[in-house]
Amino acid sequence: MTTTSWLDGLRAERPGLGRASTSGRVADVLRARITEGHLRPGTRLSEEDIGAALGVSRNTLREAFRLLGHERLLVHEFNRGVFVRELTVDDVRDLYQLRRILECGAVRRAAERRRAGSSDDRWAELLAPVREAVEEGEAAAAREQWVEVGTANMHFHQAVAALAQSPRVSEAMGHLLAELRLVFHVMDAPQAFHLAYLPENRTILELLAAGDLDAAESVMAAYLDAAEAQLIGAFAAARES
Amino acid sequence: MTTTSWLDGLRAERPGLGRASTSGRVADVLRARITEGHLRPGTRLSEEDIGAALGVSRNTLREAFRLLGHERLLVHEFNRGVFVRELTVDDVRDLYQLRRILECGAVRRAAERRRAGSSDDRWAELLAPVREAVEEGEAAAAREQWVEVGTANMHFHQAVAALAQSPRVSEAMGHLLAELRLVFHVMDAPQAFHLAYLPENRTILELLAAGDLDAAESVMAAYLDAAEAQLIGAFAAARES
DNA sequence: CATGAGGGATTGTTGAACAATCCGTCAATA
DNA sequence: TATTGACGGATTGTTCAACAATCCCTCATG
Repeated sequence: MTTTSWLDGLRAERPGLGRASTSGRVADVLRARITEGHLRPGTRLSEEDIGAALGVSRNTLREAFRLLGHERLLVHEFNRGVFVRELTVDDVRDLYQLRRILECGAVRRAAERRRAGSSDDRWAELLAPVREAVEEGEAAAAREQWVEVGTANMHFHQAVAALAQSPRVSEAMGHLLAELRLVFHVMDAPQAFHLAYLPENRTILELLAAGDLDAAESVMAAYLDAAEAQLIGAFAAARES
Repeated sequence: MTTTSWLDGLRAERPGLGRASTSGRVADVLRARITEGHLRPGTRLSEEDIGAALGVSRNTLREAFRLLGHERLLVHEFNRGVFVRELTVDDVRDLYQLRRILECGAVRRAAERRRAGSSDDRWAELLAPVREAVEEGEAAAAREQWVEVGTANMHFHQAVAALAQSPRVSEAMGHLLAELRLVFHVMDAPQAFHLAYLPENRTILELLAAGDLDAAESVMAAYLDAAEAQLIGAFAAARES
C-alpha cells in the first residue's frame, strides 16, 4: 500500500516537533507535504494513521485539519474525513481572476501613492523585494536549478502583491499561491512553466522602476491571461489520462 | 436533459444538508453575537463559561474558536485564551485598502468582460443584485429602519464585489465586511454613517447601468476614501474616552 | 519601590469512550 | 442481470476527565 510510504516519511518529521503550538506545527508539516506535492490531491487523511505517525492525539490533529481547511488545502466532508483538495478547472479560473484583481490592484494602488508624491528613494525601497525576486529567479535559471526558479517566481508575485503595503492583501496572496501549488504538480514539467515567464518578470520590474505603471499593469494582466490558459490546457490534458 | 436539471437543482441544496456540525453552529451563534455588537472587542471568551452556557464540550468549542479566529473576529493568544478582536487604526486603513482593491477591481473586471462583448441582458442580470441592494436601502431609509439601512449597505458592497463573478472574491469581501462591523460599533450613530452613503450607492448603480464603468470606479474610490476618513475620525474620538 | 516566589486559575494536550454515519458485502427479489 | 435492502466493520463526531504547562495576581522580602 502506498499510504504507508508517506506515513513513514511523516514519522521522520516527528523529532522536529517540540515547541510552540502542537496543532500549528502539525499543520506546518502537513502544509509542506501538500504544497511540495508529496501528498497528492484527493488523498484521504486518516485521523488515526496520521495521528499515530506524528504522535499527536486525534483532537490536536483535528485542529490542524481545521486550520488547513480554512487555507483551502484540505476539504472536510462531514462524517467522511478530510482530503487533500482537488482543484477543478473552475477553481483555476477563479484563482487567476483573484490574482488579476490582487496583483493588478496592488500595482495600481502603488501607482496612485507614487503619483501622490512619494519620494524616489521610497519608491526604490518599495521595489527592492521585487528586484530581488527577479534576480533570484534569473540566477537560479543560470544555475539550472529549476525548483528554485519556481520559488523565485512565487516570491516575485508575492512581492508585487506587497506593493499594496497591506498585510491582508499579502496574506491573501500567500494563501492563493499555496492553493495554486496544488495544481502545478499536475503538469509534466512545472519547472519549464515558471522558466518561460522570467523575462516577463524582468519586463514588469523595469516598467515599475521607470514609473510606467499603466504599462506594468497591462503586461501583468497579459501575463496572467497567458499563464491561466497554459495551466488550464495542461490541466485538461492531465485530466484525460 | 431533464435529468441533468434535476441533478443541478439537488446539487444546489447540497451545502444546506451537511450543516449538522456542532462546532459550525456554535461559531454561527458567536459570530452573530460579535457582529451585532453584543460581545465587545477585547472581551475574553472563557472556554469553560461559554462551553457551559452553550452546552458543548471544550473541544468542540475550541473548533468554533479556530473558525472565528481564521475569520479574524477572534484573536487567539497562546496559553491566554481567545478575545474578541480589537481593531486598530492601522487595521481600519488596511481594510479600506483591501476594499479599494477588491471592489474597484471587481468593477474593472466586470467592465473588461462587458467590453469583450457580453450581452445587454447578461449585463442587466449581473447588475440585478446591486439594484436590489440599492432599493432595499432606500426603502429601509424611507421606513426609518436604520439597522436595515446598514445591512442593505453591506448587501450593496457585497453585490458589487460579486460583479467579479468569483467565489473567492465574494468570500473575501464577506469576511472583510464582517470584520468591519467590529469597528462600526465604536461610533455613536452607526445608522447615520450608512445613511449618508445611500445616494452614492444609487449614483454608482446608475453609472454601472449606463456602462460608464470608469466613472463608477472612481466614484467608488472616492466613496471609500471618504468613508475611511470618517470612520477613522470617529474611531480616534472613541479612543480618547 | 522594585523584585521574585508562591498559588490559583485557565489553557494545551491527551486518551478513552460512545453514538452517528459511511461504505462495502451479500443475500433476496423482481 | 440488475436493483433493493439489510447487516457489520470501520471511521468520524462529540464528549468527558485528567494532567501538564503557562499565565496572572498577590504578597512577602530586600
